[in-house]
Amino acid sequence: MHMKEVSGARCTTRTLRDRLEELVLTGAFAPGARLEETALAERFGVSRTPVREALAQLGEAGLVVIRPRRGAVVAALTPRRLIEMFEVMAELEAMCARHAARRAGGRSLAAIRRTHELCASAARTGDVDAYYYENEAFHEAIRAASRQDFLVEQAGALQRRLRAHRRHQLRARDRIAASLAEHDAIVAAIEAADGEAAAAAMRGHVAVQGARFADMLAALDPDAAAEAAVSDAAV
Amino acid sequence: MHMKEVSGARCTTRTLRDRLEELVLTGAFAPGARLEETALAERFGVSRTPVREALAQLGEAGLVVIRPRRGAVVAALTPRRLIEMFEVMAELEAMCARHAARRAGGRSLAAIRRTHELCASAARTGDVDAYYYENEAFHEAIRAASRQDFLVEQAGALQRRLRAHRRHQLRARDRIAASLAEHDAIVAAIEAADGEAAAAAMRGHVAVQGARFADMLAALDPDAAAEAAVSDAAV
DNA sequence: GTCAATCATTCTGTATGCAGAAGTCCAAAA
DNA sequence: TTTTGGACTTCTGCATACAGAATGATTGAC
Repeated sequence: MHMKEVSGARCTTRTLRDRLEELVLTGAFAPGARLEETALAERFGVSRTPVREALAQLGEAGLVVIRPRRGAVVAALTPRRLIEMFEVMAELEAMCARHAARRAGGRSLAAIRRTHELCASAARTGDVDAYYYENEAFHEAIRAASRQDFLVEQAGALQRRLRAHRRHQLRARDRIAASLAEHDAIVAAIEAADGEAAAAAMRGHVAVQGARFADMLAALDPDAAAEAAVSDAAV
Repeated sequence: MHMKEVSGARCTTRTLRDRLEELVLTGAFAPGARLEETALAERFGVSRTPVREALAQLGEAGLVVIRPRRGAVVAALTPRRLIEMFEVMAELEAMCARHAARRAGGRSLAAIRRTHELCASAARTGDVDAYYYENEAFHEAIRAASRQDFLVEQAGALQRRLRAHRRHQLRARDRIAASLAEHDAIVAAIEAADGEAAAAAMRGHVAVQGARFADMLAALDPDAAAEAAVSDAAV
């Protein structure tokens, strides 16, 4: 039985949604764990109504699976599914980069260059956490530069779901240096207004994260990695 | 004041969500129209609780906009946003086609060919509605053949949001014949296992729908079309 | 006559209660 | 010992009630 949360401010549906999202994404709630409304309501000091609403929203976002009359459980991301998500993410971000290259104005370009510089600084000092945040800002800047509202929303939603996993693979050896070099190529293509080059560079940049992730799984869990590898060979 | 819905079976959250989705997508609820919980609860003979839940889900799906303390309104799709949505859809379906070309097995290929034949039949008889449905089945078959569960889900969700608008543009002159020819190219590329060709063909096929839509808007509403045209020129 | 402030109405957000369904556990029989 | 049946517990899903906020109208002042 969990203790009632004493820290944290007033809990309403919106904040509750964010808190739960954080707990799921950080892995505080393990995949497959049951999320009981009563327990959560007790823990956060609210009634079941806002808990239900928050869970429903997380369900729509795909973080939890809600089966009618059978409760909510944290969505179990299979390695294969995660790789598929990275693949879609790569394509969405490639679209953003393509549009950014074709349409980025002075302000947008400046924002991209600035975040890129911050990434470089973090890379020089070897600060993984700092690089993680600046990397997020860099991608965000490119997405914003695309000026495609709907695309930005879609990419942002998927980004939030992958955030926790992106962080992990940054810790791989030499990954930060490689990432920064890829950022360089992306920025160059955008500055050259070469949409296709920017898209290709971005696609590769994100896709390699999925590949890295598969490698990591291979080191941790041969079975899961084997199942994931099937994804490229099946039928 | 609306009459209470007498038709239709038992209304639970799930069915209510589908009913409301249908009403929004078909335009029965005009964009910008307020969706009052009490009125909907009365109309469908349920309490406000399931109505709230259904609206929240539609909000996550993007069909309605929920502003805290200010109620829910049907999302107003600007022409520009709709075109952006078609653009993303084109990319997602292109991904599906690429994977389908590389991985489609005998069963999947047979399903694609069969739905393609049904499209051809509908085109010969000039039955727009029939072509609409068979066209949906054709795209669905290709998505399924990609064997990418997450991608299929994402594409499916977007497809539902665009469904009503896809139907309209089929009525344009000669559009069905052109559509069928494009289907031919897509099928040929998939059968040849040429992923890039399949992706390119599919991307063009879907993208032209967005373009057609812009044309239609130009005929109906010069202002809106002008705003939409800006989307390709802006900074 | 116009603008602003206040009040009333309405609607949202949350709490609680109840009925029905699903899961679980135990016991009895094969 | 294993399997199946049933009862019990628990949890979900919906209905209803209440408090707070937002919107609109009305009235008063300038």
